[in-house]
Amino acid sequence: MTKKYWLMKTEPDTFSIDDLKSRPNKTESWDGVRNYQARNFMRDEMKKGDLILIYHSSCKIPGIAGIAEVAKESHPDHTCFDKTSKYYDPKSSEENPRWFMVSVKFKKKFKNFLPLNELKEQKKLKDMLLLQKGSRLSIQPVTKKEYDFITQELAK
DNA sequence: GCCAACGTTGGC
DNA sequence: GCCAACGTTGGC
Repeated sequence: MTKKYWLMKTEPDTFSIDDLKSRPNKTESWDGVRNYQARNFMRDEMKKGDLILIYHSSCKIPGIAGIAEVAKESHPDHTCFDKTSKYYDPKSSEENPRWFMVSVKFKKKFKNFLPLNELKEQKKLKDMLLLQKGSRLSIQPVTKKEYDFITQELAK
């Protein structure tokens, strides 16, 4: 089974890579995703051990902060059943959940954070989904080439 | 806070 | 199935 590579966005004011690191077992359920494409990646394609770039969005300096891995494969996102949750979805039920999530485990925080504006300068990353105009998808596939370049040449 | 780009909803 | 209206994302 070949390992796949992903990028997951998070707003550091809400949940940062440091928050992930300080969780019990350094693991967190990636709940609250309410986009079908992103859901399908989690439900159908993300496998245990796949590697994830953790991206900080909607903050002063957006960019890639470090690495996590898939710790638990697809299971229903319970927040869609919870009427008190802001992620509650009336069209979901326990019998027929609409939303799924994976759990991710902290692996590494880069010593040097990789800001978006520096990623944009990299010719080798010009095709990266993250850097395409209008790209808003919160969970994206990353190629092995991109992943290796980012983790081995840009980050330490 | 602005706004472009994208996704979803719902009337027809 | 089309598409206008609306809501959200996310960089700047």
